[in-house]
Amino acid sequence: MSTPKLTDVARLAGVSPATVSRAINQPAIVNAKTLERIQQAIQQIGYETNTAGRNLRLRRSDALLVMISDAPSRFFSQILMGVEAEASEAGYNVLVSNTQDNPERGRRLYASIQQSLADGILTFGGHNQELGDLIRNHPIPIVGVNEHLEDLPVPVTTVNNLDASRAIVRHLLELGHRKIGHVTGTTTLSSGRDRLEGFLSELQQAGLAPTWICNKHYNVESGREAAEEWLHLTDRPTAVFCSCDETAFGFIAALQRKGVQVPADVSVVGFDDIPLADHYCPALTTIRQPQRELGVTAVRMLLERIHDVEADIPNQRLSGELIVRESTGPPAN
Amino acid sequence: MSTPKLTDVARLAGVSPATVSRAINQPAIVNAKTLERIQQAIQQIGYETNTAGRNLRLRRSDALLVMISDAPSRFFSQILMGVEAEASEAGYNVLVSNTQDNPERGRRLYASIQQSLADGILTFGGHNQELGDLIRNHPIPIVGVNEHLEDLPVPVTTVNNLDASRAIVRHLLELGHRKIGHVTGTTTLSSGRDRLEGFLSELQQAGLAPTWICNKHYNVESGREAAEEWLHLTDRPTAVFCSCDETAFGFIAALQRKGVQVPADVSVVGFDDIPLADHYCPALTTIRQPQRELGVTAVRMLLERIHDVEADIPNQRLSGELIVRESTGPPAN
DNA sequence: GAAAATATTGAAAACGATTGCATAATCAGC
DNA sequence: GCTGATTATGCAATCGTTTTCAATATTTTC
Repeated sequence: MSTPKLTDVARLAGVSPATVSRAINQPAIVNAKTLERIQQAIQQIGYETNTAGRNLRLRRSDALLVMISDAPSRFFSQILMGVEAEASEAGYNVLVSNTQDNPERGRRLYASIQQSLADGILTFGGHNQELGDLIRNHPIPIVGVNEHLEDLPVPVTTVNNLDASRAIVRHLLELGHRKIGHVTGTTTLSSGRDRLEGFLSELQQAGLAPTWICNKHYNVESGREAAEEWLHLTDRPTAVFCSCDETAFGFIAALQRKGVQVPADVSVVGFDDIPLADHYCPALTTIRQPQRELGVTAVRMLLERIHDVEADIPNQRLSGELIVRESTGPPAN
Repeated sequence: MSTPKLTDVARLAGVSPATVSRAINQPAIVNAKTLERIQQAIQQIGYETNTAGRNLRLRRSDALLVMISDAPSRFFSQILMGVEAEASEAGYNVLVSNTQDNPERGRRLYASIQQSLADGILTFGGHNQELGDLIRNHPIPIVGVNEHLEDLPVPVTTVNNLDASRAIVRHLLELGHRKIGHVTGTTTLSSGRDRLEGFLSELQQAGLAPTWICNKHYNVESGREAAEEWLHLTDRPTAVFCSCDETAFGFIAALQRKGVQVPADVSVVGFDDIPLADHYCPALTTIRQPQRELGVTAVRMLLERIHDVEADIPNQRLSGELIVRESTGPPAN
């Protein structure tokens, strides 16, 4: 005997399948007596509703699709855990798809929704052209995480990169630094631009100009490359804001290898607060991102949109927290 | 007009739905002439087969479930990318579920398969009791990644932890070390035990006893704690094998903070080769794990099992590679 | 040219649930 | 005890495919 189905429960309880279905989905409208009989029958044969059948009928999937276009390393896993937790809480499954290099990404996305493979989409990282065309033509439930999606009508959740960068600069100013540099993240991404902008605006407000801007990406190699440049500068900044922790580590390590001390010779700040930040030598001053919360928030926004495709869902900016550790100190002089 | 279905294609092409279905799934058995007509009709109205309907009928889902019981940070994302790539290549979707603390994990797992929510399961990390009972009773397609699942009849794919650990010890011996210590990983996991065993057996083969064994877990904090202990040892090992890169970083950083130099005062080896390993100061000597390949291999094994539940699938041991960098050197004297 | 074999197709029954509509049962009010 | 309003239930259609079985059309063989 294979897995029991609705009909089996119905037969056992002596009612119609329709009643069993109602007993499960809207217990209130079925007679208390029969309800009990049905529940016993369900217990007895160990019935569980078959999702495939239900989804076909209801034309939905109970699944959210997570699209990764980012390199997956950064916070991906931690945010994903937030996503998974919140989604499963709401009875949704999480599908993961990396379509980074896939030219027909948009088409496949749309198909996922059309075929009720997923009820909504969470897109991590940057945006690409096809996605834009897709969304403009079909109002599918979609929410962005970490990065703004240009002029697309897609709500996003991010950390407040602007404020966080300003806080970093303020911290460095308070320490007495006047010559401050910035190793940017990927500036084709909104986070990279926002961090840069926050950096510039806070400096400007203090009546200062940036001493050094080094255009890089979110990874360790960028830090090493930036260190090379820094070493060759004639007018070196006494403090450098690296756009992510990995970059900061790469930067610091490359400097240390040349005998430059952090923070004695130069102060360094990161961004993200990855687990290692607190256990580096020197421990890294950085911005703590609420990674798990980002995932949770994204799912909430998406569910809201699934529930009402026309709803006006505002962007959510979560705030980061400046964590001061050992990698920053007063300038040498 | 909503999304076109099989019937619409049939009507347009002037054939029965059955024929259209055959044209799609077994084009060989349908007349060339009608086949062409049907394909044109499909093109014309832009038909795509509805997965929900097909899956209900076929009782499968075209999805693999990835279970994470591990803390997700370690290699998770990179392996996941391998999984995703290989699965999507084979036309499968990837579902992610973190049931770490869920007591009814086993039940839910089984339900996933029963309801054809997933055709097979990939389980990352350790094993738990319910899973064992489940598998013994029902032959569901399941493959383990990274860790052996005790005496369960579940094929697993892992790196060859034993050989890798031996290689590390050999490297240290060749450098002239005789007093060697080990900071273990989580020894309730097979990887932790295997690394320890490899360490011990290679030392023994050289006629040596371990100078120090420090029982810890796979994380940064363990490294810091181990460093505390090391500092208080009367007879300090001149080389320490930390069971993962994070631990090694925590260890090194904590020592550096006390003025202990690596590798001048003590050599340190890690395991994993995370991206930062090459950009630390000192750059870390470690074992490179084929993370992506682990994911790919796991999927292949799982698909094989899905195809034939009774198939005898041997465990796959991928080999790690010793990467010698700056954190190891000859002993102080 | 007829019989037998083969190649194509269609009708209809699954797969497992949900739900609009209609009917039967219950109950309140007089 | 009768009418009308409620409350519970059942019937049957539907979601979109696939597949068995039977029927028809086309060849092949003698």
